[in-house]
Amino acid sequence: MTRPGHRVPDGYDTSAYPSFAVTVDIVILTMRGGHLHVLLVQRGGEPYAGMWALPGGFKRPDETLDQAARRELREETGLVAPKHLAQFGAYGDPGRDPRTNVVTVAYLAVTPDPGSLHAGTDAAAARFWPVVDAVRELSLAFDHHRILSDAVDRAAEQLEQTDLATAFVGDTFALSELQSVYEELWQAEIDPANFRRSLTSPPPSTAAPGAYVEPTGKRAKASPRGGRPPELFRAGGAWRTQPPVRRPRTPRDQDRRTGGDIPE
Amino acid sequence: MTRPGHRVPDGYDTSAYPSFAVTVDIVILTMRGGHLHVLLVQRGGEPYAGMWALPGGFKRPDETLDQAARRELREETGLVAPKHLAQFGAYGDPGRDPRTNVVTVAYLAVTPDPGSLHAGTDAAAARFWPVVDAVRELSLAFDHHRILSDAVDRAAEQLEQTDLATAFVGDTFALSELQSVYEELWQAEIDPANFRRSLTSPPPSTAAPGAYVEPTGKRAKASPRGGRPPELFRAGGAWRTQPPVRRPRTPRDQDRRTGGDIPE
DNA sequence: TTAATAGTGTCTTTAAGACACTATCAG
DNA sequence: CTGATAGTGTCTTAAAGACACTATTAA
Repeated sequence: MTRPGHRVPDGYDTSAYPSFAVTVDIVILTMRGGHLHVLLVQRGGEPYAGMWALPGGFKRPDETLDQAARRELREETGLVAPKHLAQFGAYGDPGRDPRTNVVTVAYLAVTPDPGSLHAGTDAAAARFWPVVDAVRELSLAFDHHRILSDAVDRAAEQLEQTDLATAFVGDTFALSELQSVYEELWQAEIDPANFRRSLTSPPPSTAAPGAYVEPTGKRAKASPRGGRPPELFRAGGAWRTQPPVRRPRTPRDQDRRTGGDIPE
Repeated sequence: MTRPGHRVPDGYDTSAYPSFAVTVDIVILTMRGGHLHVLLVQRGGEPYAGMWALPGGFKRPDETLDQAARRELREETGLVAPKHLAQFGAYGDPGRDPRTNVVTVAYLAVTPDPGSLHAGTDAAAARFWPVVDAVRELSLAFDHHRILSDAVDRAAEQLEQTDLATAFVGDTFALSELQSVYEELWQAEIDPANFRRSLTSPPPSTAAPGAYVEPTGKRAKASPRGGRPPELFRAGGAWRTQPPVRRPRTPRDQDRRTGGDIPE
C-alpha cells in the first residue's frame, strides 16, 4: 500500500493521491423474543434524511479502526461492552455517498438484549428492528442494506466456527436460549436432545481446556406458560479448539456465497 | 456511515471531516515446490526504500475496491486472472504510514504457480518468497508483516469452508497436489487414502450438484524420480454445499484466534 | 388433570482415522 | 530388481440424527 512514487501507473499523478473520508459503520445484533434484531438509527440531516441507517461515524486520524468503532458504538447507542466486536468488510463503491468519496469499514457487534438503550442516546432516533423486517421492508440509507445482509451472513458463518453464539446470551443462560440463536441465524431446527449432548459432552478427545458450557447449579424461573425451569450454564473454555455445533447443509443452501470468487 | 452533521460527537467539527488516502494491498499466494509462497515487491522510494512490501496502490474515486485490487494486481505483477481474489481486512492504525493518514484494504489473491511474472512488471523488483521466510526472516515495510500473517491465517481457515484449495492448482490436477495445499497451509499430515475418499466419494446425501472432483481420464507424467503417473481431476461443483476436508484440531491449536473478541 | 418446557437414554447412520495391501512408473 | 509415487479395500472409532421416554413447572 501507500507508496506514492513507486511504480506509478501510467498517466496517474503520484504527487496528489485522491482523498477520502473514512467511516466505521456498526451492525449491532441481538436476540429479542427469539428473533434476531438489529439496531438502526434514524437520520437527521441530508442525505437520506429521515431514513433508517446503521450507526457509525468518521474515523479520526489518531485512533485505530477498532477504537473508532468502539467510540461510535458508545456515542450513538450508549453500549460500552458488546460481547463481540469485529471488523467484517470495507465498502468503497463510487457514489455510495452522494456528497464525497467515502470508504466505510463495517463492524459486527453482538450483545445480549440490553433492554432499553443507555444514556447519551437519542432514544427516539434509535431502536432495534427485527432483521427480517429491516432486510425485507425497510429501505436503508446508503448501501446499508448490503452491509446488513453481509453482516448477518457473516454472523451465521461464525456461529459454526467461533464462540459467537455465546455473545448473544447473558453470562448465564439456558441451553434453549443458546439453541434459539443457532436456529434463528441458520433458519433450521435443531433437536434439543442432540444439541444438549453436543454442548455438554466433552469436546473431541484431543482438546484440553474445559467444556463448552459449565453448569452453575442454578435454575432460571419457569416460563409464564409453565414448564420445567431450566438449568443455567456458563460458557466454558472449549470453543476455540472446536465449536460444538455444525450447520445443517440443505440442498437449497447452494446460493450461500462464501467469499469472493472471481466472477469472470 | 458517512453523515457529517448527524448526531455529532461533542467538540468535534462536523463540517471538516478528516481526510485519508485509501490504498489496496494484495497478498498473492501460490504453491511452489510444495511450499507456500507470497509475491513481494521491493520498494523504490521512501519511506522504507529498498525493503520488501506487498504490491498495492491507491484506490481511485471512480473505481470500486475490488476494481482497484484487480488493477493494482495487473499493474504491479502482470497477473490478470487469479483464481481467487477477495477482501479480508482493513488496516488503519495511526502512523502506519509515516507520511500521511492511510487506510488500506487488504486482499487475498490465490493463483496456480505462474512461473515467471508477466509483462509490464519490473521483474527485478518482484519475486515470490517462501511464506515461512517472509514471515520469519524478512522485515517488511509498513504493517505488511501483520497483513501477511492475517492473510495466511485467513487462507488456512477458508480451506475448510470454501473451494479455496482448488485456486492453488491448475484446471486439472493430481490429488496429491491438492493434498499438499492442505498439508502446507494446515501444517499437518493427511492420510492420502482418506483424503482421496473424501474427495472422490459423493458429498453428503442431501447435496445435489456433482462431486468435489471429476476424473478427466488423463494422467500426468510420472515424477522424475519414478512412481505411478497420477490421474488428473477437474474441480467439481460440490464445494459450495459442504467442503470435503476438515481441519485436524490439535491440542496446541488453542492459540489460533478466530476473530475479534473483546479484549477487555 | 393438561399443556408446556426441560432433560435422559438408546439405537442407527455416517463420517473419519488407521493401516494393510496392490499398481505402475524410473532407473 | 529397488525405490518411489499412486490407488484400493477394510476394520474401527467417533460424531451426529432420530426418537421414545421421563421430569417439573403453571394454570
